[in-house]
Amino acid sequence: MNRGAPVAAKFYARPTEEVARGLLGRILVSDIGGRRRQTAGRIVEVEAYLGPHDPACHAYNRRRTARTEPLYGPPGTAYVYFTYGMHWCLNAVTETLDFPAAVLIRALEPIGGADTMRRRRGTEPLCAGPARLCQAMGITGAVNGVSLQRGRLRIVEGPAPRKSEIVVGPRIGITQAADWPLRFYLKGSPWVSRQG
DNA sequence: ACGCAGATTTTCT
DNA sequence: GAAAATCTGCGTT
Repeated sequence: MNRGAPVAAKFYARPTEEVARGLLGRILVSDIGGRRRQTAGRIVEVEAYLGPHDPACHAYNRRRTARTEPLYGPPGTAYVYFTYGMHWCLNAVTETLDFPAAVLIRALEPIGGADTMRRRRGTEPLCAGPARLCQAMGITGAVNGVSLQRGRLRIVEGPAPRKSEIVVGPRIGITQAADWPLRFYLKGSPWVSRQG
């Protein structure tokens, strides 16, 4: 495992649940705002959004609009959407070109640039929650649709957790398919958005 | 520790 | 016009 190297495009071109589990332990790096303001965090919590047949997915029933367009792009693309009038959330697009599925990044363990994160956030916690981590890392619609393999926003190799450390539960904050067990997080991590 | 309401705007009905 | 893959601050237990 080549630590610090970008996660290969091939990694994302797999079933979304596998990608979700596989992203745990890997590192999200942001150079948004300049390299001297680099921020980085280890992914500790994710959710899978399975595509056209997942009622909670933005592309349910193959809905294709300006907003959902990046979901139909190549695997390894960033899908950044705006919600509740003030929040950005980051996904990694999965599967194949034209299949609209993705993994929502929900929480990070900060491992670099915590000072920058604190300045952007203004309060704790820094990266426990999908909108919090976007604010901490400077992620907005400006990076919607970019590749996560290179450039200002990327996911690189990191220490993989053991399978026994991964907890599965229902996704948070949705009303459709609310009982589908598609949330994955690291057992006992103090950095997740919530336990249970 | 927990629960609730308000913020704020895009997106689709 | 309503809902939304959320967060915060303030209230009460």
